[in-house]
Amino acid sequence: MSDTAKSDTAATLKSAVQEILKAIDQEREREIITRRFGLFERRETLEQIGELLSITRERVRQLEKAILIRLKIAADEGKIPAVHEIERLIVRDLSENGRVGRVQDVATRMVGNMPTIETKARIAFVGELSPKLVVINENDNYYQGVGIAENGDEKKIRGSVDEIVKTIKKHGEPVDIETLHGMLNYESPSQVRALASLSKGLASLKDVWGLVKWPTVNPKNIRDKIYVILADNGKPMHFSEIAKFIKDRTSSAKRHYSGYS
DNA sequence: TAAGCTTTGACACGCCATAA
DNA sequence: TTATGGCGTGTCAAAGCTTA
Repeated sequence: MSDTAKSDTAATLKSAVQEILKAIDQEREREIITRRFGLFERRETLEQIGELLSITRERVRQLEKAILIRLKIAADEGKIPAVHEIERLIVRDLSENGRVGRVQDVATRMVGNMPTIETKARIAFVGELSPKLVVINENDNYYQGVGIAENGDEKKIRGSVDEIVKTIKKHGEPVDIETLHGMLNYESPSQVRALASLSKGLASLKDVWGLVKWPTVNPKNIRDKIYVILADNGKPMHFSEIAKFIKDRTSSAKRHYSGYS
């Protein structure tokens, strides 16, 4: 997708969300949805919105639930064309990229690098309303994601992600996506990649996947990075050797620069 | 008086700081 | 690293209030 097209998509997304909000009659209810999802500014808690509207957080929750049910029904009946317009864009993207994905990744593909928080919120919002989509809510273990509903609900997707994590753990070392696909039962490597990308417990380097705590796929310090570079050049070195290498170079540098002080 | 609106109180869960 | 407690947040069931 060209930069111009991506910029158009961002604008389309914004105006579609404005159209959807027009389907809500009461100003108070629009305020709740806008603020809860963070559609035009940062997300707010039930408590914060309740304070603003002078009602309890529980009442905000009840209203939010009721509004979403009404919007979902209206969208399902085809009364909110804007939902379907964005739904088509998201479904097309997911169909080409493993049928599920992190909202961050979907947004990046749709509107370009560094999508705004609002853009991601708008994608998740449409995902909530669309009968063809399912939203995976973020928590400790999973990133916020969106998937094609016919492939399974949120619970099933979380189960698939868990299965991939378990498989990698059992394997005991980083594994490339093709091999990982061969160890599992999914239609394509891209689907395995898409599911794996939802896990906060996994990381990848050049499409080799492993646990986030494994430095070979998630190098955190200079020692890890040197290891990865050497391994990449066919010169694997033990961590203890790298530590000695860094120590020697540091002492040598200190001796060298002490002459200038 | 029934239906819809709103509050209340209790509970669960996750996050974070702190101590051991 | 693990256990603990406080806090913020979301959820539920039940009850009170308002309105037509």
